[in-house]
Amino acid sequence: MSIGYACLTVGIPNTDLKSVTKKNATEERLKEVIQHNLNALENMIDYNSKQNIRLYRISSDLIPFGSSPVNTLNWGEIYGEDFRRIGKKIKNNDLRVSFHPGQYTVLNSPHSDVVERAIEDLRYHNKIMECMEIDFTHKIVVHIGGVYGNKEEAIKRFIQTFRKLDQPIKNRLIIENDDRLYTVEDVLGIAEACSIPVVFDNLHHTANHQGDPKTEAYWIKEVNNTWREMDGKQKVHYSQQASSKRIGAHTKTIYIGPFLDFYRTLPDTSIDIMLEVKDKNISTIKINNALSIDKNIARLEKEWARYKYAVLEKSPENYQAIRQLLKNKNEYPVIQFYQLIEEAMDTITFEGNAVNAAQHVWGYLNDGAIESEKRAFERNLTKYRNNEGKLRTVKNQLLKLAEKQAKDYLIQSLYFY
DNA sequence: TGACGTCAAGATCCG
DNA sequence: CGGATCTTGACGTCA
Repeated sequence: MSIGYACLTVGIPNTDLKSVTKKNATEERLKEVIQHNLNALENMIDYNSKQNIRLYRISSDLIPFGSSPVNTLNWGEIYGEDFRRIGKKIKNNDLRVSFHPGQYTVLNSPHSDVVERAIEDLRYHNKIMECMEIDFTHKIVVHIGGVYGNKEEAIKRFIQTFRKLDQPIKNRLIIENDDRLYTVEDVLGIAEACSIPVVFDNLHHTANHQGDPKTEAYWIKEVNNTWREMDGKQKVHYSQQASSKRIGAHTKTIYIGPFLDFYRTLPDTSIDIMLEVKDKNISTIKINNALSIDKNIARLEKEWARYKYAVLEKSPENYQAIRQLLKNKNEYPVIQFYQLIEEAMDTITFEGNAVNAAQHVWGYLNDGAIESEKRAFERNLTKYRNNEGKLRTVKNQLLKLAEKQAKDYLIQSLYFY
């Protein structure tokens, strides 16, 4: 089984993607941004390999206007070497990547121009994978599209359009249930007509199952039949409902308890699970640690180094509790560890705790700071205390100083994000 | 016409 | 002038 995340990393240097607006999309600017983004992608691939994160969704924004006439560059050739090098890393490290064009790529629209653009968009995504020379286990996930007042006709149009697609795209395309229009049952029917795999999304299913009483595990087993040898392992999307938010809104982090409850119901635990969550790689590492066969506490200590100041800011009590928890080096208390972190992060910030944590971090930077930086820190902190300034300002200054003083230990800290 | 989702660019404000 | 904060962009469908 592989656990993965989508598009962006949290807290990893040099992995940000740039974009260009239409009116500034000159060849020169596009070239700069594409080169920058490929570099960022390569850094993310390197990071994933190193962290043993084997599943990753590449952002559709990799090439700005990649499927639009606005971008006239022959980017496949210009950056051919970069693509092949990244592709090699993906293959050599046994990573599985995917794409997920958004809600604006609609194959079943009654408007032919919309469909044409959607097909161009699939060609764009497929072209990147071909440039990387990676096989058909690396997938492109789409939703079915709109209903337009007649679902039966809309489904027919999807199937007809699918039949016209280029063969390599047919080999990569997989389809997912959505949260409003197409249930997993609808998608299964379409998948059978097209002979392509289905991605089950648990939260979409919760939002859109029209009274269907069957369990998530049932549907995961059911859609497993759509995955053939050439498609690779079955893949599902997993996220959790944010309490007190709109149905379908997902949580900031994957809570370890509910995830393990879900995991235990799986008919086959060798499938790939894409986490759809705000904190991205953070949750992925959490789940990998929860499922790891290697139950060495060093894994948790490494995590603690990144979390500790963020926890200290929210809850000194949980900070102390985690320190106690990690004392016995023969244990692997992964669940309690993350639950204490989750509980702390869900606490509202108390000013005194935040000031304490900021001063704690400052303790590592004080000696290397010049007078004006010291004064700036005191000023920012006093302002925050008097409700005249934001905690964000204090943290941004601390991060800047950590970077200036090359305190890698601090730069990696989740305290800043 | 706004909401949906997403996140960086662009614009503007502040000291 | 730099940094912080806000608004816009880019896409299609639905209510």
